Amino acid sequence: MTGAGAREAVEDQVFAALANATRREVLRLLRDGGPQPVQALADHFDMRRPSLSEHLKVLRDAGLVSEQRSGRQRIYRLEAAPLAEVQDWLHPYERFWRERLKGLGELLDRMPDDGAT
Amino acid sequence: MTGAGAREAVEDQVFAALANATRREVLRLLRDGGPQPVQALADHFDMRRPSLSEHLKVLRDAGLVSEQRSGRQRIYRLEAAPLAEVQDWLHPYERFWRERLKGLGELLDRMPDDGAT
DNA sequence: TTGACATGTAGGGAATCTCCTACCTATCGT
DNA sequence: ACGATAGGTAGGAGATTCCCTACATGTCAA
Repeated sequence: MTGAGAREAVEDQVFAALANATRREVLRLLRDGGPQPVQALADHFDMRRPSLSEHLKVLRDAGLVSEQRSGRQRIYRLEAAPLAEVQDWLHPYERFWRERLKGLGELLDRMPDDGAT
Repeated sequence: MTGAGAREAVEDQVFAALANATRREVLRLLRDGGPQPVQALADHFDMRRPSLSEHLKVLRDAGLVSEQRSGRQRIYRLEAAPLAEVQDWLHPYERFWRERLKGLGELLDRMPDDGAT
């Protein structure tokens, strides 16, 4: 049953992983700086390394990064596929903010009531 | 201080709000069913109404829904603007999954040195 | 082999999340 | 005014998060 419930769980994991500034910053560092060992990432944070290790685990579990061992280092790499799924999730909402930005929805949606301007 | 830190906090709130299947379902219901009172939303969930009320508060605080009172009902409406910001956040990552899907990134990224082909 | 280095894991504490059962407030119909 | 309806708020239990300090594991260098 690789059905609907499974997808929800995956989305939970991805959104939850993104709901943290440190983890988003890790993704940005991997995006802008390319694959890096943990040490290099850790330099950017005011946090003990084991804590960062746990953030990396969250990102790994969400499929947002992968690790590749190289000697005693582990090179982390951005894996953007789950972000593509986030974009897919966003798609059906797109027309709502486009409407809003055109300034049409603002008026149309609020018509039904309100007489005291 | 409406600078960088503030934006991070807002993104935290939005992503955290989205990191829950119930809240994403509320957004979907408002998207597909239009503005609705709490009762109508509650019918879709196997959860006590006060709990749903709290989810609505989280969505309100994240700016993802707005409420408009109408008699003793409160009509909730989807507010998609924060989702537009999520899409903006995604943009810089887009090339990564596009590369990957084309099968190019796989090779390029793993090059020891930055081979500028 | 011994030691230093790079990283993960264990366990714990404070804060937060998510659900619950009361309970409070405001509005409608009679 | 009265009861019923729509919805939020308070307070609490149990799970989870996020940070920490130890400690374990694996690899390189001498």
